[in-house]
Amino acid sequence: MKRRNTHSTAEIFEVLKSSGNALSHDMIQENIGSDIDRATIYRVLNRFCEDGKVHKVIGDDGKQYFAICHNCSGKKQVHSHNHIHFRCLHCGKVECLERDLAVPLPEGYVAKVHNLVISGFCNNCS
Amino acid sequence: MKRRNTHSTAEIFEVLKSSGNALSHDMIQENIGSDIDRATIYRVLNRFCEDGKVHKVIGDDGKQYFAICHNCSGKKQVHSHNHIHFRCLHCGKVECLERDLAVPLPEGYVAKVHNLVISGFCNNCS
DNA sequence: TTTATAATGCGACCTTGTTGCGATAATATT
DNA sequence: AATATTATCGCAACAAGGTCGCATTATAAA
Repeated sequence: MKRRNTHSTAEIFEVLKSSGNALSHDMIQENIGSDIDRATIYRVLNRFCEDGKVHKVIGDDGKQYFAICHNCSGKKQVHSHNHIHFRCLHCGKVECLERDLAVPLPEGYVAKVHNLVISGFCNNCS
Repeated sequence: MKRRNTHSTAEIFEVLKSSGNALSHDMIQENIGSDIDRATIYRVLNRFCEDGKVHKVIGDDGKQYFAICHNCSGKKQVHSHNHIHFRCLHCGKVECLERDLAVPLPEGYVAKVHNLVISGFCNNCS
């Protein structure tokens, strides 16, 4: 399963990169010049996740957001991105707060995935 | 909009209470004796949330979980339950970890909703 | 007991995300 | 450069989770 460089792949990655935030599928589709199928976008994003180029968060709106975070690059297959995400209820922006959070769990508990989202109003919208 | 005591209301609250955990719609439907419509269950749960009897978390599976937590009772209209939730990837249990978490946000950011979920394996399943 | 109106059940609907499959195109091979 | 291989794409269909409109039922007050 060797990956191929395709038009879609490059363009989606570019959108994520230049945005700097976590984007949902529809945000990506808006910010993209060409017309890429919804299924393709999801497949590309999931491939990025598998390759550790991107990580995924589920917002409190139930949607998937994908981001290239600084911690991602270099660390392959780290599914546990234990930093907080902030989603603005006004402008919709979802960003990674670069602050790792050590959460102490009770005895016998093993953490695999961190999904930490705080919503509210960002500095531009408050 | 005065609330009424109905069969569904009582039964759903009882299920939540005796479970002690956060339950999704389908978990509630399973644990309930009588047959209550899906839409009704959601409506009851959302009413509970409005009344501050229950709080809602979105899991990293994208599903809504509802729980009566100890912090809830008494504090009406507290939408910001800033404690962590743990979802077991094996048994599916979702529980409130009774440990409030103070998350420092950057300047100008205002938190409204905390949706903090860690998944992994609980003490019974690890 | 009658009345006003919350709450219910049913069905239809929406959104988000996934999957199967034939067509297309990126890479490897000759 | 031409061909073969197969990853990726686009389309359509599907599935799950959740919401909404509306006629009906049932709670609680008069």
